[in-house]
Amino acid sequence: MLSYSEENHLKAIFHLSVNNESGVNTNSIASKMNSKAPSVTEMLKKLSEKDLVVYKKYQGVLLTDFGRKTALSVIRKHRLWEVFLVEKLNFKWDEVHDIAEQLEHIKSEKLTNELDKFLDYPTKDPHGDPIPNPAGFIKYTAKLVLSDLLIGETGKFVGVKDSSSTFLKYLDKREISLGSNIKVIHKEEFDESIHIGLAETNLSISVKSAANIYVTKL
Amino acid sequence: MLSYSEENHLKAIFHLSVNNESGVNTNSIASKMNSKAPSVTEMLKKLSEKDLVVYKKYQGVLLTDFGRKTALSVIRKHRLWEVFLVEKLNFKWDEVHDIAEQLEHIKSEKLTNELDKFLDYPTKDPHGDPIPNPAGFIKYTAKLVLSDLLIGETGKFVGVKDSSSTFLKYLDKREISLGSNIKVIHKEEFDESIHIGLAETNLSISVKSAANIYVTKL
DNA sequence: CTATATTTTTAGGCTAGACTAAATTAATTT
DNA sequence: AAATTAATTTAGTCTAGCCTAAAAATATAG
Repeated sequence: MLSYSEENHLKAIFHLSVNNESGVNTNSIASKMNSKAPSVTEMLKKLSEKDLVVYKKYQGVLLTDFGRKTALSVIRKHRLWEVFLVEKLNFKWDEVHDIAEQLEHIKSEKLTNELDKFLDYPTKDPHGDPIPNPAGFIKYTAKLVLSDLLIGETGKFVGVKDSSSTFLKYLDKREISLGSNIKVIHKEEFDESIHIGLAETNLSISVKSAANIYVTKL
Repeated sequence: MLSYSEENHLKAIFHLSVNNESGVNTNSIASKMNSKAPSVTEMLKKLSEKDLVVYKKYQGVLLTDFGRKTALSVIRKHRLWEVFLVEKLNFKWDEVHDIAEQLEHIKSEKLTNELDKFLDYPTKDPHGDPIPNPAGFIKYTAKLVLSDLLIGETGKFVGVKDSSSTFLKYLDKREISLGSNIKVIHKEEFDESIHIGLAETNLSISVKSAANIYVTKL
C-alpha cells in the first residue's frame, strides 16, 4: 500500500519522464512537488527499494514498468474524478484540479472501475488529457499547438498544455472552450500575436497563450 | 485544516457521546480507534487546544459545539458518499463502509453540497442512518428494534444497529432488505428466537439479530 | 477508610516525511 | 585540465502520530 507522498512522487516522475528518456533530475521533481531536493532523494531511495523506480545516485531516476503502471493508475483516477466533477456535479474545468488531487488517492479498484462505467468510459478529461485504461495503457495523440498553425488554417481546440486556473478562466472569459473551432486569421509580425476567428467573434491572443492551446488540424 | 486522525477522533467521540452526557472515556475512544490510550490522551490535548473538545485530565471528554459540527460534517460526507456508492455505482450496502471512510476526508464544501444535490438530498444512508444537513443538524428518529415488537405486530425495516459486513450479508442472504415489512409471528420461549413473516417467506431469527434490526411500527 | 484494582497520564522511543546546512559529486568555464 | 559553479546527497533536526512501560489519579472492595 503506497502513501500519498509516494504516489505523488511517482506521478511527478511520470510527468517529467515525458521527453526525458535519460532520467529525471532530483531538483525538477522537488520543484514539481513543492518540496526540497533532500526530501526527494530520500523518497527515491524508498521507491527504489520497492522496485517502483530505477535510481542510481547522481544519475537521475526512471520509473520501472511497475512504477509506471502505478503512476498511471493514479492519473487514471485523477482524470476520471475530474470528468465526474464536471459532468455530474456542475464544476467548471478550472475548479476540479485540487479536488481530484485528493480523490486520486482513494484506494478501491472497484470504485475506479464502477466510476469509469458510470461516466460511460470517457477517453479524455475536461482539459483534453487522455485517460489511461485499467491496464495502464494511455493513448497519446500527436500534439499540435495553436501557434503551430499557419494563416488560414483551422484547428479544433482539444486540450490545454498549462491547465492552471488562471489560464482556464482566461479562456472561459473569451469563450474559447474545448471543442471550438479556431481559425488563424492573421499573425502580427511585431509581437507574434495571433488574430483568430471563433464561431461568433474574432479576437487577438498572445503567442504564449496560443502555445498553450492544443488543436487538431481540420 | 484538520488531519485525518483529528477528524477520526472527533467522529469517535461523537458516536460515543450518544447516551453519554457525562464525558467519554479515553479507553473507549482508543478501542473505537483501534489505538492505545496514550495516543488518545495526546490527541485530546491537541483537540482541546483547537477548541474542538472540552477536556479535563482524568475527567473524560466532550465535544464543543464547534467540535460537534465538525464531526457531523465528516459524518455527513461519509453517509452521502455511501448513498452515492450504492445508488450510482452499484455497490452493495455491505461494501461501502471502508471506501466512505476514505472519501469522508475529502475537503471541499462545494463538492459535498453538489453531491448532496446530485443525489437529490437523501435523508438516510444505505443502512438507514440519518444524514446531517449542511448546518450540522441531524434528525434522529426514535429507535425501535425488531425484538421490541410484540407478537402480531408488523414493523418496517429502516436500519441496522451493527452495520458490520457479516451482519449485512446475513440479511441479504435471507432477503431481509431495508424497507421490507416484517411481521412477528411467534416468539420461542426456550431461546427467545423470533419467527417472522416477510412478503414471500417465513423464517426464524435469533434475538441477537432481531436486536440489530431497527423498525418503525406499522 | 484503607487497600487493591482500574483507568489515565507521563515519559521516552519510533517512523514517515519534511526541512537546513554541510559535504560530495558532476558539469561547466576559462 | 584546473577551477569554479551547480546539482545532489549526507548529516542531523523537527513534527505528527503512533507505541510501551512506568507513574499517578480515580474507582472499587473489603
